[in-house]
Amino acid sequence: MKFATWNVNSLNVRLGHLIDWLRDNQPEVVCLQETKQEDSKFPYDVLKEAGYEAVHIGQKTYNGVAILSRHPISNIQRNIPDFDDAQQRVIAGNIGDVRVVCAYFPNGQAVDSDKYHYKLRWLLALTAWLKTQLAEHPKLLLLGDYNIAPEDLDCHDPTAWLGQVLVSPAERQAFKDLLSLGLHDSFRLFEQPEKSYSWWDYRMLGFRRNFGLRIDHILVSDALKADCKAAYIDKNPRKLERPSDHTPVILELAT
DNA sequence: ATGGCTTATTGTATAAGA
Repeated sequence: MKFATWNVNSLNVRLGHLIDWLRDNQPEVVCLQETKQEDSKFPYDVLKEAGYEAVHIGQKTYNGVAILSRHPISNIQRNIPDFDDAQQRVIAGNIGDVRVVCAYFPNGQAVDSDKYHYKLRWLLALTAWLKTQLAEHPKLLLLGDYNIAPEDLDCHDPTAWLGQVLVSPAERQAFKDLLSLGLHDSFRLFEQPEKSYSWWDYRMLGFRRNFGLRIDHILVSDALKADCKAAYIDKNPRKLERPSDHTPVILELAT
């Protein structure tokens, strides 16, 4: 089974790219972030024609997450329980015997800003909730735009980025705290090309110069680790006209 | 150089992203 995550930076603008990508890659499950639309605008019908059912939670202008699946989605959870949040960043559901959690982590703007502290609070709430989710659903995947580059090798220029948001020590510690729940960075279970990234700035020819960060991830629980067959980043959609600044990250499971 | 692009908004500039 092929699972993917992709921050589309407006599903309205990127629907064509998404439909083409689904046709060419035939994933079973795709998690989307930054749909940037209310549920009434979500293209359920177009996705149905492409062979996918979908669950979504969105809002105008910002945020918004969705799970697309070729198989039925059940036990759907929208947002983190007991965490009061106007921003629509989390959706989860069961697909087969796998719990799929799709998340758009806060950006954090700048270290020590209000948004940064919101990001750290949000990370604490997510981690606490996932601990209970893992107890309930040992086979769990956490897919999304984490807005955290976990290690220096996930950053094109660690010196220039030193201490900045997305790589700051507190954010990286929060990522490690997620791993401590019994999760694994599926991308690093396999040999990877050097300088592998999932996001490149639109400015300064970021993609052409490979000035990127690896901030989109798929974490797998202990119970699924042995089923991981392959993990990779598909840079092709980033080469299209009017691309998202993120590109899809994929995990293949044996089951 | 706190910029460079891109997106959405009851817009004609601003906010936010990363």
